[in-house]
Amino acid sequence: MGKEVGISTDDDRQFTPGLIKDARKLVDSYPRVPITVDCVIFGFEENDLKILLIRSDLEIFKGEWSLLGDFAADNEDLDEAAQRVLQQRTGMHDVYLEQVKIFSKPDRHPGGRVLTVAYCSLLSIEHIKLDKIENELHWHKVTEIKSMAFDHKEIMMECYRWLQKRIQEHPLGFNLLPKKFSLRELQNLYEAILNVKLDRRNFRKKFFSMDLLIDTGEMEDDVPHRPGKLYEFDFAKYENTKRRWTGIDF
Amino acid sequence: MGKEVGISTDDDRQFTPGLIKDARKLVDSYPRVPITVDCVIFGFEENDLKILLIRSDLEIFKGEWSLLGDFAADNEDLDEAAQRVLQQRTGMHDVYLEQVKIFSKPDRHPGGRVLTVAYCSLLSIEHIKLDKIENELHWHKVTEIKSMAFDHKEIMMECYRWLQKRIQEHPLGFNLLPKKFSLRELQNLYEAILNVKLDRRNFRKKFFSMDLLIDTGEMEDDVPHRPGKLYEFDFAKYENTKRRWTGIDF
DNA sequence: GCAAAAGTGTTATCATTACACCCATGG
DNA sequence: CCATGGGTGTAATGATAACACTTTTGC
Repeated sequence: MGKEVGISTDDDRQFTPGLIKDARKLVDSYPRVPITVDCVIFGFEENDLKILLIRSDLEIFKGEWSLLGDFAADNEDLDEAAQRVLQQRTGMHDVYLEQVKIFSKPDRHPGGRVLTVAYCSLLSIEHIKLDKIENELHWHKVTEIKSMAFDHKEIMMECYRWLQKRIQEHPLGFNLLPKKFSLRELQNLYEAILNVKLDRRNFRKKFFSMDLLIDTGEMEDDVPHRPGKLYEFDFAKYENTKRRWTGIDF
Repeated sequence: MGKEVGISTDDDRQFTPGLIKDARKLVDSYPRVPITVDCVIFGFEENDLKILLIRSDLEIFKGEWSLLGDFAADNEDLDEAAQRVLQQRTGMHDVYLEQVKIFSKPDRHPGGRVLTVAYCSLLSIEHIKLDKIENELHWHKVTEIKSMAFDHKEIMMECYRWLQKRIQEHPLGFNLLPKKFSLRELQNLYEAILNVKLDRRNFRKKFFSMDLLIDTGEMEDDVPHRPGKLYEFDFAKYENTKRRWTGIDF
């Protein structure tokens, strides 16, 4: 390879056979498309996984629910666009947010070709005041959503599957819970998201053996049974100890 | 929720307060950006993970290597655009291809804002005739690539990490090998991609216990040592038996 | 016959599963 | 005192990791 590099670089310097000088002109010749971001915002409340939706404001989707989205502004990074949408709708910033997938079917939008990038966000419902009650913004149980505007049902399902997988590999769940939570709440969260029943003792053993839960010394309050301890997740310790995994499994 | 739906739908039907009738007009008001696809095409040859690159044809990146990309044509689904790029450059179609991530930093392209969607592709090098030797199209060892045009190094590394993770969870590796392969080749592949040494006996045990390798009855040929058996991967059986995994691990 | 890699089993350790009783609280 | 869920341990099973010698081929 070294040899090829040498030769061709020397040749090119003399003749620059077909090199393009004006990058801007090149880019100007590309077709352009509108691009939006859509946020799938998950929350957890009363043992149900929920998602934040508004009514679509398109006549053609009248009555249908829609993800929170907006087009990307000029020169706006898409991650920032997604953060902006979240901020505008929920007042939250610095929220857990991750890019999931771009959806590009040419006919996915009735107004013409629009690409959209799906972002997944997790937030603790109780911390949020939905001060903007525009378009009936509110939480819906994931399991009860029947149809949505555009291809938003498909986008939501893709993000839901993404969440199911991610939560088993990374400590995302804590973003959905209050800062202090009981082990029962944590288990309910996993059971709701994964749609399985888990053994309570094994679940506790698993989490305690990770040694990433900090006992706050506080207890649950206002529960009609023996109160449980409240824990915090030790994000700092997790960052320092996360391990490299090599195991073939399929 | 049922109640709210009923009320607001009724109201809307009467007044349609702010509903947008002309979706096309709405979309026309969105800003538009050029969008490209870039293919990170992995191959495996002589125990090295390789990637297919060309010379950048931009003056500003003279001498630098570039991923294979092209802008998305009007009304072209991005998955199809990526397939098209692959087809045009390698002559292959129906190749393993998966969307990885969209890159959207406003300054990632010197000619102005261009978004790009990274696609990861895996193919068996020996099956390919690179009939188009334009722009010095050829294979490079992943470990030896120092710098690239645009943000392509970052894109490549993102796809490499993606591959390292995916190959442990899904039988992607077989796309990088010839149809018939020895267990040693398979292990070399895993070792090259994951950058680890694996125990030969445990590796064999693991794969045999999956019971997804078909003994072809054939043997290696032209090797300067005892020849190994050749196997095929049983894709059909895999599709029928892949299992649902529930294990919390982070 | 020598070099090089193929092929092959056992043991120890660790993680996962299944499972049942007493305890603390609110009502 | 009753209902509800909190809190706890053990035994069986299955997966993973470590480790060495014999066999087959080309040269």
